[in-house]
Amino acid sequence: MPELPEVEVTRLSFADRIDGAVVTGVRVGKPLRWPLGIEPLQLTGLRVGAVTRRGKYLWLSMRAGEVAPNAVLPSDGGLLLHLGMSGSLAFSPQPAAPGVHDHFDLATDRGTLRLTDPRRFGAVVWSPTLDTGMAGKLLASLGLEPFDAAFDGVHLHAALQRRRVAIKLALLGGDIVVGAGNIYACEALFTAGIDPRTRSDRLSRPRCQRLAQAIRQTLQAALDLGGSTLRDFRDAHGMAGQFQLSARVYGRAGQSCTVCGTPVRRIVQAQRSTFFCPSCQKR
DNA sequence: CTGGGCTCCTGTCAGC
DNA sequence: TGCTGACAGGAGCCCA
Repeated sequence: MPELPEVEVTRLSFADRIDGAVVTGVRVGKPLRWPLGIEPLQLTGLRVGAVTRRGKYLWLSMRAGEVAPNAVLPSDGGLLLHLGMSGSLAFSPQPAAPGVHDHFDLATDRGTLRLTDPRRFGAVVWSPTLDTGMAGKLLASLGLEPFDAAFDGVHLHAALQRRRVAIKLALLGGDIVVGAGNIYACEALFTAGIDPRTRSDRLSRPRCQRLAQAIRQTLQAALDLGGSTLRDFRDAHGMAGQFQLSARVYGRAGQSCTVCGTPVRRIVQAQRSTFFCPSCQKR
């Protein structure tokens, strides 16, 4: 499910409401991708601060301090969350009884943040800071944020020159630019008119300029539509996204290209589906 | 160092 | 209706 737009839409849907809340309890379900990295009881009494995003990760900063000076607390830190393929977060004042796919509850005095994740590729991990511990390790190799001013055609071109994988895979890797997963990589390459099989080091500077622009444009359009809901994505209010309705190639194999009418093709790259228009997108 | 392939896990859907 | 295989929004890890 969740690429940058879904993660950001999720963040915006609960960040304000949880900011300042005090943790009253934690429930863990089945194991997620990595262990929590802290005794759940130790989170009780911490105060939740800002919720930020890096790539497809969310960071819930948490502070000890004035709230429960006598409790057994770790030093300040936070929870790094990842939604994996099938995860979603809900924040509700009166949560229902946990279902079979609800694997993490952070109960606070303002409501409960719940991770639902059938496939359990998601993660919730304690880390002292974003730069150290498990978070530091996981975020270390991430590329630029697509909306960072430093991410432009020049930067993209330089980075792609150092690689020789297919451009689609270079985008999915996340070490050049973060946030575009399978849907948005396909859509951005369509918008930029680039064949997803093109070797990354064969793209000219102007085409990289167009691609950088297309990535931002695609992600922004998805943000504006609340992300994509193919099956189970919901924001923390339970709202579905709408971008999938305006996808031009993703999931449209065999259907006519909206620009030229040529049937959209599906191929497999690195065991993942790629959709593209063989006429509009060139090597 | 780079690139390719495998893996984690569960649910859904198409085809027989 | 029931079974089987393909496929699904991610990304770390191992190997050549």
